[in-house]
Amino acid sequence: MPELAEVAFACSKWDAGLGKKVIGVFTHPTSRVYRDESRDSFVELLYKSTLLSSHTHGKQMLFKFSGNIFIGLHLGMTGKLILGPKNYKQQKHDALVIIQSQNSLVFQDPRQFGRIRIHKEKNLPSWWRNLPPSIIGKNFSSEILESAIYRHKRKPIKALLLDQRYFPGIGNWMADEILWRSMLNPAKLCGKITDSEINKLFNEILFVARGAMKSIGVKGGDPPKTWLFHKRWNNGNLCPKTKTALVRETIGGRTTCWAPAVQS
DNA sequence: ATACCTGTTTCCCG
DNA sequence: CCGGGAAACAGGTA
Repeated sequence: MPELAEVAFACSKWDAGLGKKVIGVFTHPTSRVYRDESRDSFVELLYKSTLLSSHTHGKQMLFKFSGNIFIGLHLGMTGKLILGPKNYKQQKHDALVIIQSQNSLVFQDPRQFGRIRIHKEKNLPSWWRNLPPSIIGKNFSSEILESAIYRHKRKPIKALLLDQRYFPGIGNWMADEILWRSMLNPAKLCGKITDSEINKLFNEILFVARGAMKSIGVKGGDPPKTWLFHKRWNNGNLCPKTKTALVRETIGGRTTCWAPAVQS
């Protein structure tokens, strides 16, 4: 599930725990989401602390607890945040369960591609401080897109859009949505992209990112019904705008859905 | 059974 | 050193 707006919506699921004290912590004994951390530090640091605020940046989440404690969380491919009851019953793939008097805050991740970190210090952790400009923030600019394109002339544009150093939050379906709206062939090498195409691409990045936040980010669920999103998951569908054939093939290492008749 | 998967990191090559 | 691509990570689902 988790790209920009889905991450924002997932993050909001723990909102019920804001201002509430932690009365119990469970950490999965083997899950790979703890590859950077000791499980014990989660129990030691979180117990009796209070969840103060939550934030997202692209696909990254930050939860701030009392006592200068920060949790960083990434959902990977199959991670989920769940709001459970106070007597929530542990599931097989629960990586972290934070129990509060009214609710349980659950991070579940069967494939364990997600990641969780913890940090106790006055200032924000460096893994949060050093994130690139958000694609829905003031500091994102066409210069960022342009310089990325100039730097990676031999890379397909689809692969570039997935690079979180430049476009934090864009994932596989958003990249396809953006390229479809930009009428660009996903396999086109960055070196072949013209200035006017860059301009169009920049505007469509903003359109898709903001449109996703307005729909999915707020309500959960799916983006507007006119989007490519709804046609991309299986073979044989038609382009929502032109009714030409959609194809699905691997480009930039990922399954890509596009309309060859209108994307060049 | 077999293939596929909304993500990232690591390793290898040029 | 850098850029680019494939493999690996692991389990659920069709």
